[in-house]
Amino acid sequence: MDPRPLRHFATLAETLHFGRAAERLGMTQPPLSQSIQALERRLGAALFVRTKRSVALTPFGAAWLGPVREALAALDALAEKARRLRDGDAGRLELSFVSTADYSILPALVQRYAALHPDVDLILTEATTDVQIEALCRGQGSAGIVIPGTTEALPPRLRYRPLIREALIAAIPESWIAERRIRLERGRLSPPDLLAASLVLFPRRSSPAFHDLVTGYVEGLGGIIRIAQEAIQMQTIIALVSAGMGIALVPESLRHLARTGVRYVDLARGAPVLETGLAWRADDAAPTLARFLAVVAGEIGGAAPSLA
Amino acid sequence: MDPRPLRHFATLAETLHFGRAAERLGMTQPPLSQSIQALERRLGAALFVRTKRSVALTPFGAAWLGPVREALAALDALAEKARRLRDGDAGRLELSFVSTADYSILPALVQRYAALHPDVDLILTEATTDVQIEALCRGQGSAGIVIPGTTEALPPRLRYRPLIREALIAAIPESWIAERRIRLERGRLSPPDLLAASLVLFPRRSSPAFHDLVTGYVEGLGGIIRIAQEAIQMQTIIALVSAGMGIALVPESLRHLARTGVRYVDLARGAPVLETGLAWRADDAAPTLARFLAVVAGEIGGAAPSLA
DNA sequence: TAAAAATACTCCATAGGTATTTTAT
DNA sequence: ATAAAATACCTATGGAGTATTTTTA
Repeated sequence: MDPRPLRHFATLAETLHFGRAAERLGMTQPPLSQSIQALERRLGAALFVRTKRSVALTPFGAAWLGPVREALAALDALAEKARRLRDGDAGRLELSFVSTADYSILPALVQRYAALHPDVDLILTEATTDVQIEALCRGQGSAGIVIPGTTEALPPRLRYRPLIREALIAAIPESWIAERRIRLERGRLSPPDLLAASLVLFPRRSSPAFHDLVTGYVEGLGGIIRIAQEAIQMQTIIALVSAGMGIALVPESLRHLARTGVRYVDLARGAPVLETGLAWRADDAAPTLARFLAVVAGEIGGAAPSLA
Repeated sequence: MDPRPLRHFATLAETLHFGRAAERLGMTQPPLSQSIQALERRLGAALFVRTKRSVALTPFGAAWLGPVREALAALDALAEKARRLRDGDAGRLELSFVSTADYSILPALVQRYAALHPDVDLILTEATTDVQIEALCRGQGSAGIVIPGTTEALPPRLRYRPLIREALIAAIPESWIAERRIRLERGRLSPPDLLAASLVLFPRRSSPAFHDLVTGYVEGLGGIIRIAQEAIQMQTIIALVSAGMGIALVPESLRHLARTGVRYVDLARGAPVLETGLAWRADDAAPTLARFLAVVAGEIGGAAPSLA
């Protein structure tokens, strides 16, 4: 169905005057008459009654006008929709992230992006680094906030950009302080106390870099790793600390996660630093991703506080 | 926005092969290539990536495909919609009716019409004859089930067709029988008892024909009209009878309206006959009306039981 | 008789066709 | 060497233009 006669019909239905309708359509009257006639012939029914110097819609024409207008509006909306999709103002962005990002970079990043692109469907999924890398390589998701390995490089399909570098602090059970199992030195955790404790931490396979950072630090102090319990989400790790199962070394932004029974303290010396960054497919041409990367780079949407 | 390139795009998105897409579109490959190129140029972004003997959608193309398909579907649906509107299989029919029709002709008529035309929006409104005639003459509504005047003719703008002729019966209060104010003769109401009672009936202005039929009958028996109460809906009239306010003469189909405290009895002699029929505008070209008239005429939808 | 729609024809823009080249495996 | 897309060029359909006639208030 050619939309031109439909536009002729819709316009004539508004003016009810061939001459003025033709003018509004940017054409002359005769072809408009012919177009309407041809349309009526195709439909097998009259759309207008021409009578006594006046033009009026038939009941049939009046009933058809609504659907015709809707179809034309849908057609016209396509150009604008394309513009928005092309410019990343509409579409879909699937962002995965490690649970630690919940307390540092994620909220501000999402807020900033969503404010600039309110019509983009932003899908947020929490996942461990290994799961995210795996998914991105399979072509799933748009980008992931990960803790990259220091030794193993990322797959070549992926690009990476650092977001934030944070010192680790210790999350220790309040009860241990009350029971004098831990004596803080000027509010800091001393190496002997750390080495005496067992640890709550991520399993190595889920986040090798984080795991290695923690164990490397403890071993560097001359200690032996004793794992009290593993868990793959920060909330769970802190919950286990509050239950007195062990000490956890966590990014300092975790201080935003207050919990009864847990005290956050600095490490006494040479706290290790954890890097969190964004990974995405090098060949991903999605405009929403490009705009997200622009937001991440702080190019738009104001300053990028606390980015590396 | 010309829908032809959009169809090219949608089809190519399915086949991901210029040659086969062109074949399915009933054209040759080169103009398809050009059409897609022109479309991409207009949009300012690539819809497909042509690489290594294969064609794939870009994220932009994939995101745009949905809206394009919807718009094309809306456009394609117009032809079928027009066909249905033209043939009266879709659209709107506004049918008004006097309250007595609720108990006789209306339910079967509506059921039969709706079964044949399930997609027509059927708007039912109860109204008195005078209100219906007035509305139809103003161009409102499609048709009305009315009780036509015997003396005054319908306005020339309207057409009329009889639907049903019914004898009147009497609706009398049960209490009057218990109190011996009424003695039935072989289950019928005798003239003296009728003349002794006051009546519950329609006001003359709402339904002159019905009013005149009742009063003419009573006066023909040598009685004087005493009006206990007027009401414009049959349900109300019967409710007033049940309250012992008077006798009402009603179409025999009202027996379908059983109500405690009300007894329906035949009239002893020469019961008057009430005609109910359908009125519509002679110049109304709505296809839904034409189909409704066909149903009324019993031409389609099986036999037309109890039509005049 | 004047205003508006219909008819008759003319023209040209462009969608699509054919022939051919380029490209990548 | 072959399959597939791009390029080059051509054709003709039909949408819109101009001129004119018909209709009716």
